[in-house]
Amino acid sequence: MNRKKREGLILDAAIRVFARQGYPTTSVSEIIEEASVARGTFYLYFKSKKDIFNTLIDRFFVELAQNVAKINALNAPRGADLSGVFRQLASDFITTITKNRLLTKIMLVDSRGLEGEFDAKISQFYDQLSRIIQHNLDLNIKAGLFRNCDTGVVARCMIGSVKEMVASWVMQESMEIESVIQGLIDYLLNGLNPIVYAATEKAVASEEAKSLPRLGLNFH
Amino acid sequence: MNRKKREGLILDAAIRVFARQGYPTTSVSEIIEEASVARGTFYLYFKSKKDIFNTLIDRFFVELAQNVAKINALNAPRGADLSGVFRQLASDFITTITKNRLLTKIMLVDSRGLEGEFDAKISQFYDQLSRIIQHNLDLNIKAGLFRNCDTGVVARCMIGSVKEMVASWVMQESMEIESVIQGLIDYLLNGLNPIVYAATEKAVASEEAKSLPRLGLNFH
Amino acid sequence: MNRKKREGLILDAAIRVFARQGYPTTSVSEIIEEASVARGTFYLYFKSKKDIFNTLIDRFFVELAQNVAKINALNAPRGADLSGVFRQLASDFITTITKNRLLTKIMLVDSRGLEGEFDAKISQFYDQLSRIIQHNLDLNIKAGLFRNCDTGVVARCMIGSVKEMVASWVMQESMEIESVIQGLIDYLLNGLNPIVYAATEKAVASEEAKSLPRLGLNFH
Amino acid sequence: MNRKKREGLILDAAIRVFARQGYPTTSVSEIIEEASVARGTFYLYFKSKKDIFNTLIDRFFVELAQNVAKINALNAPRGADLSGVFRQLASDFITTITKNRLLTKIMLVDSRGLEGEFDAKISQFYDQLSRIIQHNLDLNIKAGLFRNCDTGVVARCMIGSVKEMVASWVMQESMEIESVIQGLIDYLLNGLNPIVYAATEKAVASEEAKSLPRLGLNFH
DNA sequence: GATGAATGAGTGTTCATTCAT
DNA sequence: TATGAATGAACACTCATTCAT
Repeated sequence: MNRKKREGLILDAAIRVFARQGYPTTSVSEIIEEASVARGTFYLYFKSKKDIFNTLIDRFFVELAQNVAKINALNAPRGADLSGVFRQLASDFITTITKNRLLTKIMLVDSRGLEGEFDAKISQFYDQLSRIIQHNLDLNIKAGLFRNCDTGVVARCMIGSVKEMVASWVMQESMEIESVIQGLIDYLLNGLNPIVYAATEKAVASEEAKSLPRLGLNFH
Repeated sequence: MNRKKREGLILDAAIRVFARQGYPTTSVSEIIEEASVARGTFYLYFKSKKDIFNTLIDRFFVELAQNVAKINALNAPRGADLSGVFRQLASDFITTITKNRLLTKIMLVDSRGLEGEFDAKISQFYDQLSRIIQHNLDLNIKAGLFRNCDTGVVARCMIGSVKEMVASWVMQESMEIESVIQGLIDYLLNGLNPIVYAATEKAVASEEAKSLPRLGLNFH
Repeated sequence: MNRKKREGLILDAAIRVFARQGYPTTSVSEIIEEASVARGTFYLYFKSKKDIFNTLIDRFFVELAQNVAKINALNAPRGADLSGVFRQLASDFITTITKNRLLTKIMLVDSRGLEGEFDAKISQFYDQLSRIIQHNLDLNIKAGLFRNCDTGVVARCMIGSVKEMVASWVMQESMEIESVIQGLIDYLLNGLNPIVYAATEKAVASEEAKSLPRLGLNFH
Repeated sequence: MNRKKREGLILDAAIRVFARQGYPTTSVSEIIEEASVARGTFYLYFKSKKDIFNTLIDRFFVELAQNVAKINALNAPRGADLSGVFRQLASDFITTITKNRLLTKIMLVDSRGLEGEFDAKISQFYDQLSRIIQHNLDLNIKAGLFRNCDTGVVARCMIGSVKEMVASWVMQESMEIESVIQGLIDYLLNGLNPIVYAATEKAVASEEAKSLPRLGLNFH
């Protein structure tokens, strides 16, 4: 078995154990047992328990970073119909976290209150994500696609909402994720207040609502 | 120094250390050093490390429970102008978490991935909170105050949004909390989509927006 | 409440707890709770946990010493019929340990393996007892009442036998102690081998056996 | 150094310390210091302080069990001359406890008043031993080899006598054990009372006594 | 490269004893 | 005298990490 393969084997075992028990209550013993490697072997590939957890975080962020990059890409085509792009975005995002369900759980559940080292890394990620979203919101507001709002706050709220929903999903396997995402996006866009449309627009809007594609977004 | 006072002293010290480092990485040694009491003294007041953390959680929940109770009370006066009540609600909530800034941080940051015991307690709290909010949303939708939406999802989103904002606030002391709350409420109610009002209503609405009181809500 | 009375109260409480749990696993907390006195009060009367246990041992030995003294007194009337004296001796002994059942249990059960301090005291007591018994055996052998034997060994055996029986009795309340003592004394005197009497003596002996008084001894 | 060897090294160290101080007052620190191994090493071989003590007890019982098994085997050849068997029995027993002098001390000295777990094990052993001896006595009485007696009591007395002698021996190294055993067996069989033999038998008996082999028994 | 026995600093907790009130 | 809050040394046990094989 070559080096890379064995490292992946240990990493996967670590993911399983961390997801099961959380970082602080997971011991190196449990990881090496799950991975069926010797104690010393573990330290051949990772220089500490912290190290393997950091590697995990990095892996997850590399995956997510691609989704984030796509959000960023939204800046470009202003005035255009963004609905397809958004739909793809959500779809990619779900694919990413579905593929990394256990990692996702670890990130959301163990993401804080660990040693400061991890905290910083994770905070940094969310800050970056927040800034990207905020920038996007600003652009879209300027373009008249979104109404004016405190984009700093809204970006954080969106992250919070998504986190909470993903956390629910990740804890209870049975959740019907697609419909939830749909509800979530509807809410993010429209809020709670009843929308008062001008007579003609109203009909169009309700029509549009019905044809709203799975995982898609309803943009005017 | 009397019994109650010293217990409070140790509790406060524990809050500081837990807020700084999180539950799992905090040792009893650090708490007693922060509190300047002897090892034995700690165990005179709390029967274990778990116990003092549970005491912390309970304290926080007792405070929060009052705010939650008020949310519940909103059911009663349907059709009435709720804006004053909401304003008070937010104000009380801010007062509570401001008074308990470190505790709040602990709850948000250490809330998951601890020993199952705590997890259960905290999950239970959020579930209860979620159900109350959802029930409220349902009532208000029936009353025509809110538009129809997936209230299960929206309740979780609201909690997620609030959590995220509070987390931001709690991590960086400098945040201007009241304006943030204002932005948050505006977003929760109105979402991102630009609202298209009928000609006459539009003027009224923008007028209203200007006079929107601090921490108040904009109800039609 | 006067000094002596309170001391007795604490001592009695200690006896109960020690008998229940043994010396090493009994904490001062348990004693003061049983005695319903404050922590400080305990140390007003006894300077340590060791001290109260030593006091207990001493008390027990003072009581037993009287029985031992009586054994010693047996030296005097040589040639005389000792059966009445022996009977009284056994009776007194039983009375003593019955009155001090809990203390007896402590002495037999906790008697060894404690801190060396106690060990020495208890060993000393048994050594003394052993020497007294041995001396008596020697005298009685010289007087022709007992057959010749290794009195050092026999003295120890007698102590061992009595200990074992008392231990049985003290652990299980239900034992029929008097018949047991009878069996014990019969064995101590006659051993296992079938006794081959001269024809005439045989009849006498079996006659005697039948009339053997409760707790009494069968001496020729 | 291989695994088994080091385990034995720690066990031996533990035996020395337990024999010196008794179980409750012996700390793991003392054992590891005596064994010159690190704290963690101890727990590599034994999962707790209780565990190593239990291992000790079990080891001792396995050795003793063989002796006990031989007692049991005595049932078979009834009516036969048992003296050789008994002699071997005593010899084996002495060999066993001589080889395990410190263990023997621990068993006799720490045998009661420990945590219930050990108590149960040890009580069970003595109960079993007692039952075996009693059963043997009953058989031998039926066979006319022993005189009639309260075998329940006598079995316990024999155990008590042996315990006491072994305790004496184990505490003071200088004891001449073989002659002691001889005296003990003589006493167990013949008691204190002078045996009155018929004229002819008397001579035979005294003759036999002279030729009594070391550790042997005098059977008719 | 792979192993797993060995390590020891660290943990949470107990409890005999002291001492200010 | 009587109290009980305070103490801190000691305990049994864990576990991330090292290193000789």
